[in-house]
Amino acid sequence: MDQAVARTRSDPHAPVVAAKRPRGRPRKTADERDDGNRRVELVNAAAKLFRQKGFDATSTRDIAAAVGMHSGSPFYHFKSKGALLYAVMDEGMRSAIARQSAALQAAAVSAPSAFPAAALLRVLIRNHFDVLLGPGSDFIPVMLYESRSLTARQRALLARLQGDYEALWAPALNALSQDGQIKGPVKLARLLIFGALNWSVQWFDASKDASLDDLADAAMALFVQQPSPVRQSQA
Amino acid sequence: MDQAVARTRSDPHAPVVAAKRPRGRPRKTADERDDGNRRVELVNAAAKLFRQKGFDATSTRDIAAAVGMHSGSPFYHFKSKGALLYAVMDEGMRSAIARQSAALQAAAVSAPSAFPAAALLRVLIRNHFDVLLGPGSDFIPVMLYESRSLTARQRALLARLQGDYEALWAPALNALSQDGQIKGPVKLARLLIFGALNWSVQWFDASKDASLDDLADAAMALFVQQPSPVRQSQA
DNA sequence: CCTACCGATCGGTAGG
DNA sequence: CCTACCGATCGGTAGG
Repeated sequence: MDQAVARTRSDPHAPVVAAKRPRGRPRKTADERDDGNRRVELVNAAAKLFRQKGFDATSTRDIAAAVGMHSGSPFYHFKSKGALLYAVMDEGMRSAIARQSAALQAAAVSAPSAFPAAALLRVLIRNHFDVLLGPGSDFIPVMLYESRSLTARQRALLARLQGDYEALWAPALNALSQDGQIKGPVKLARLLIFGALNWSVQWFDASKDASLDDLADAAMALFVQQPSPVRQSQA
Repeated sequence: MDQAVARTRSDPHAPVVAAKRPRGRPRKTADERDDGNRRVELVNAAAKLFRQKGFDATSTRDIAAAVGMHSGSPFYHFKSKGALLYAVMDEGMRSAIARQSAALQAAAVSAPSAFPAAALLRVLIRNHFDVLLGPGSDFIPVMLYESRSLTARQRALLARLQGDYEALWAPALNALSQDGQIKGPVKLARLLIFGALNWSVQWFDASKDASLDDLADAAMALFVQQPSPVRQSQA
């Protein structure tokens, strides 16, 4: 495949062995090959398998096979199985943050006044379900359910991204809390709400009746109380 | 497998009966064989370790060491590591059901009229947090987060217990839904609420400020709307 | 329940 | 990225 194309590329550091193109390729060289693609393929395959079977139950051989490599080859791209796990989670978090940021920005730009806090929260929740349950959504579930296998440093790095993600929710949640539309301590409310959403990974069945929009509606109805018109004018 | 069940009840199919304590039963005087105790110790140790490190990352040697046995000995009591996992979950579910049933019964008997649906739900939620986060609460978290490692049959057996557990919640949830105190489709509301509660396993820190009562209060505030006095009299 | 042990698998590496 | 391989570990078993 494109592997063959890559092989034809001349490498300045290549040994002068001449001969033909045997199995022994030149060692890792200047990084200008299609390295990135194979790497991405590995991360995608790992995400899928980690989600399906769990980190511990997935062997590096499984991952290699999923992308058509042999057993030792993933270690050419990642120095350890744990590095692969981290890559999955890091990719998942960055993607989720980018997605939510874009959605919020679009809402704020298009019609700021038409987006009160409840509408913003609905956007966040709807996108969150998409990130969790939509097509190609293996990264965040892995992140949520396999973090036990991370090192302390990896966990700390990801905690920062998680903080960034949560920060996107703060304005909407705080506003709704102050309006009395979300009851109880905001901090606990946030944790409970995230739990309710994240748990959907365990039970949601795309082939069933409920759509992601239905889920978002149900969540909004459950967590956010309609503003009482009386009190609203009073404030 | 169902061997675990068979042991706890008297089951005509119990395969273990025929193979009575066979081989070199040594040292201790014949009275010392508190078979049941060692079994229970194993299940407890397994629950703790499965929760801490996960099922796959826990070796049967870890479990044996935790109760002072040697590596092969757990297999005298359980025919496989998977049977041990099932025993943990089965024990956890039966205990949780018994606990909730007793609490509900006590409430209904002591002062039925003082326990409207909201008060019942509060009891259920409070006990649920206790089962999840209280002292000795390793069984249900294992059940919630390690069910991927079960066989299909084990999963089916546990699903029945889970159904029994959920059934305890139905009266309260349905009543509140009909009263308009819980919004949205009941079925989705139930799943979201369970998720919110179950997720607490991931973040709750007993050494922190919030108590289990605080959690229960926060959950009630978030999910259950106060009945509007106006509408109440109208109905 | 211990002793002794086995086959399978796994993460990872050397070297081309 | 493949070939060939290794040390460690694991679930499980035979037999007393």
